[in-house]
Amino acid sequence: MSIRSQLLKGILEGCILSIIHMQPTYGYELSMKLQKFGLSDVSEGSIYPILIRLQKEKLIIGEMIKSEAGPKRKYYHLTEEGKAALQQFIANWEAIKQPVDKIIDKGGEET
Amino acid sequence: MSIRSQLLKGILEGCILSIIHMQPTYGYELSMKLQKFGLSDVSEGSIYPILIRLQKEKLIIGEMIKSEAGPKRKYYHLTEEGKAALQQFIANWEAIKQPVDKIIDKGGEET
DNA sequence: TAAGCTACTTTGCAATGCAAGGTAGTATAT
DNA sequence: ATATACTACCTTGCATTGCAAAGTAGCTTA
Repeated sequence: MSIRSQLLKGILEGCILSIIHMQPTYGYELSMKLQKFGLSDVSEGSIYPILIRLQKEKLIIGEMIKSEAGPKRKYYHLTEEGKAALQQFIANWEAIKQPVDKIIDKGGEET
Repeated sequence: MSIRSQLLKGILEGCILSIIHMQPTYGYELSMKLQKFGLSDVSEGSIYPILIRLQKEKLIIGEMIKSEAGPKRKYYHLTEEGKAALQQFIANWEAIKQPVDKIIDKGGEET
């Protein structure tokens, strides 16, 4: 397990909600979008379980749609609950980011 | 378990390294410093296990020192390995923060 | 003597990312 | 036709980590 994995805990879920909020997205596409954004080592083994969980929690809804080229795709979109959860995630993220930045700014100087 | 807990995973360890890097610190003091920085709900049950782990990994060294008032305190300071680990953490943190900010900036707009 | 603070420690649980492996449809090349 | 590669989905089991809860013990003050 990579060091980064631990940092991603709790973050991935919010990122996935956010990407789906931009536009309905299917799992495989998600992994490529995350890569483009710079979260390069996120595998499908991380993504699909999260999608299933989010759907159980009724934050997203998935629909199988035929693809013109290739296997069928399960497009997900946010529910109203999902939108609320996304806003909550963003608030939590900001509430963590600021203290952490302050802490590493003071303690992380090179010696 | 609070929602924030998940976001803290992997982050707390780096923050603790960073605070100890500013100045040798003991466990109880750490919990108060984290509070002041804004990580308010971090309990001792989170901190001491991390300190023990960091010492096992030889990133920090603890020394019991008599207190003028109250029980003895175990002051921790960073090893060279610990300083390297801190720099590594900061790099990982930056590498996560930027993509996440980009993602929630685009997907997190209110509707 | 009691109460309250300081300070450290341990146990066991819950949540989550991920490696690894699997299934199957489609497209392209040989 | 057959093989290869890509698309796309799903599942199992593990390792890590934060934390609630509970405990131990010294010091200070009333």
